[in-house]
Amino acid sequence: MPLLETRELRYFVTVAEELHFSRAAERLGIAQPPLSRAIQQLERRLGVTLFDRDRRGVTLTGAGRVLLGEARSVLDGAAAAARRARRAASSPRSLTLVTKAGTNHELLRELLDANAAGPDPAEIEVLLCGMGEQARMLRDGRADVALMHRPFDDLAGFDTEDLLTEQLIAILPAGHPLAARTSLTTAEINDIPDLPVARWPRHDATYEPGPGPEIHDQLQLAQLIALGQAVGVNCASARSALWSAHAAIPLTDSPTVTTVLAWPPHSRSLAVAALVRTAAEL
Amino acid sequence: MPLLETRELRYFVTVAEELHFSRAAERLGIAQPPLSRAIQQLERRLGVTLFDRDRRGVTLTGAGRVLLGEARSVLDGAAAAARRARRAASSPRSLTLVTKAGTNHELLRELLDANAAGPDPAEIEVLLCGMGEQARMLRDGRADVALMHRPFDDLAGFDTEDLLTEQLIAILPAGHPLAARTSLTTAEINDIPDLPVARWPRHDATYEPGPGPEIHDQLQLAQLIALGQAVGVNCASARSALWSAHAAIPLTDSPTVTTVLAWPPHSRSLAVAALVRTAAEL
DNA sequence: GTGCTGTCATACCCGGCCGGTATCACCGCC
DNA sequence: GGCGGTGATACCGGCCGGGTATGACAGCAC
Repeated sequence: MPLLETRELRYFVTVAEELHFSRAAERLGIAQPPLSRAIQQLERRLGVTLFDRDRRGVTLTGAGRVLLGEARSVLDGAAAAARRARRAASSPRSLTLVTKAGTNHELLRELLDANAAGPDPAEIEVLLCGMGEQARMLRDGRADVALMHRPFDDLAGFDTEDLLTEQLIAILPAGHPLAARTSLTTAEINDIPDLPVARWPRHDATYEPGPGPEIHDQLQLAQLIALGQAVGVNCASARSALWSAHAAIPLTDSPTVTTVLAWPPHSRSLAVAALVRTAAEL
Repeated sequence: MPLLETRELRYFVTVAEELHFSRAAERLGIAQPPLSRAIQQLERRLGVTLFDRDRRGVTLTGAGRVLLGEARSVLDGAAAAARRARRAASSPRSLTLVTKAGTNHELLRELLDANAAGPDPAEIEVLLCGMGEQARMLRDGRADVALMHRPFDDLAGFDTEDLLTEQLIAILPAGHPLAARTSLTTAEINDIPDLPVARWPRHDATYEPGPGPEIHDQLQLAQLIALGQAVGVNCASARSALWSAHAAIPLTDSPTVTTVLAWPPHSRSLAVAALVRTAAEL
C-alpha cells in the first residue's frame, strides 16, 4: 500500500495548478529536476500516470484530477491538524466559537451561560465573521465550533447538533400595504410590484439569478428595506435587530431554518465534546 | 507554518496508541531511538509537547489528544486519496456505489436507469455491505458514493443529496391482534406485553439499552418477527421484502427516514458529479 | 534546413536527515 | 545495590532529496 507524503502531495498540487514544471518548481522554491523526479516517483508508487506530458504542455489525467481534490483536502487537513494542536496547547480549556454577525444572540447567550454554569466550563472566545466564512475557519483549524444555519450554510463535512428551528419572516418597509398582514407566502412577496426580494448568497457564494439586490449581511438588508428598495427574508430571531422602519411578517409556507452547532468530525477534543453535550441539553 | 509529514503523523499515532516508545517502534519496524527523535522533532516544530514522559509511563497531553484525532483523519484521508486515484486510473468512467442489503431496490433501479439513460452514463458497480459499513468504505476510498439513511446512518463528513423520504412502518407477526390496525404509534408498539421491539444499532454500532433483541440486518428482523419473538420498525419501502407471516402497519408519529445519496466532500470526480446531478433530477 | 527558445527528462554530485547501534540517565523493585 | 526496563543522547553510515549541468525534443523564425 503506497504511502503519500505531504511533501509529495504539495509538489503534485503545485504542478497541477501551474501545469508547468518550471513555474511550479519556482513557486515551491526548488529546482525543476528534483520536482520532475518527485512527480515520477509519486506516479510510480501509485502505479498511475497523473500528467500527460504532451508536446504542447502538461495536462492532468482523470486520475490526476481525482488526486488533486483529494490532495488538497489532505493538505488542508494536515495544516488544520497543526493549528488545532497548537491552539489546544496554548489554551487547553478554551474554545473558539465562530458565528455570523446577526446570529440569534439570545441563543448564543443561552449557550454561553449554560457552558458557564456547567460542571467544567470552557473559556469560549466568540469570533464574528462574514457569511460563509465559518466553514473555512472550522475547516482550517482557526475555530473549534461554529453556529451555522441549515439549509443556508454549507454543512458538508461537519458534525452538527440542532439547537433551534425557526420560521422565516418577511421584512418589509413599515409603510408598505402588505405590512399590515399577519402572514404572507413566498409567492406573495415574490410578486410585489416594483419591490424585489433581496437575494442571499448560496453555498458557493454565488447568487441565484433574479431581479433583487445581492446582499451578504443583515445590515445591508435592513438598510435596503428601510430605504424602500427591497423586501427580504430572514429567520424569525432577526426581529430583534429590526428598526422602526421595518415590518416583520411570518412567512407561512417557508422552509424552516435551523441554527446548528457545527464542529469538525473526528474532533474528539474534550472541550468540544463538553460544549456539544451542554448544547444538546438546551 | 509547520508542515506535518505523514511519516511523522504515522509515528505519532503509533506512539499515542501504544503509549510506549519501544513497542511503538517495533510496530513501526524501526528502532526506538529514531522514533524518540522523530517525536521530539515533531514537538519542536509544532512548539507543543504531545506526550508527558512521566516516571511511570508515557501519557498524551491535551494537545496530543487533539492531534491524535486529527492525525488519524489526515492519514485516513491520505490512504483514501491513493486508493481513489488508483481506482480512477484503472476504470476512469466507473463508479462504485455501496449500499446496505435491503435498501429500497426500486429507488436504486431508478437511479441506475436514469444514469444509463443519461447523456454520459458511468459504469456503476453496486456493492452491498452490512450496516454501518458504507461510511467506512466511502471514507477509505473503496467506494465513490453510497445510499444511506438519515437519521439512522452516520452522515458526518459527507455531502448528501436527498432522494426519498418515507414514513416508518411497524412490522408485527401476521396473527397479532394489533396487526389488524391501520395505524400505530411508537408508544403502542413499545407497550406490547411479551413482545419487545427489536433494536437497530446506533451510529457507533452500540445498542440502546432495552429489552428487545439486537439486530443488524433486515433478514434477522424478519426472522424474529416471523417467529413471534419481536416486533420491529423499518422504512416503508421494506414492505416489499416482507413475508406472508408479517403485517406492516404505518407508524403515524414516527420520524421520517430519508434515503440519501452520499459522497465524500471535495470529491470533484466528474463521474460522481454527473451521478449526483442525475439523482437530483429524480 | 539551422539556430534559438523553451519544455521536461536524465546524469551526477553533495549534504542532511533517517535509521541503526551503543550507551547513558533514571526509576522501580526484589 | 544490582537488575530490568524505560526513554534520551551520541555517533555513524547510507539513502534520498536537492542542486547543477546537460540532453532530447518540439515549435518557431528566417
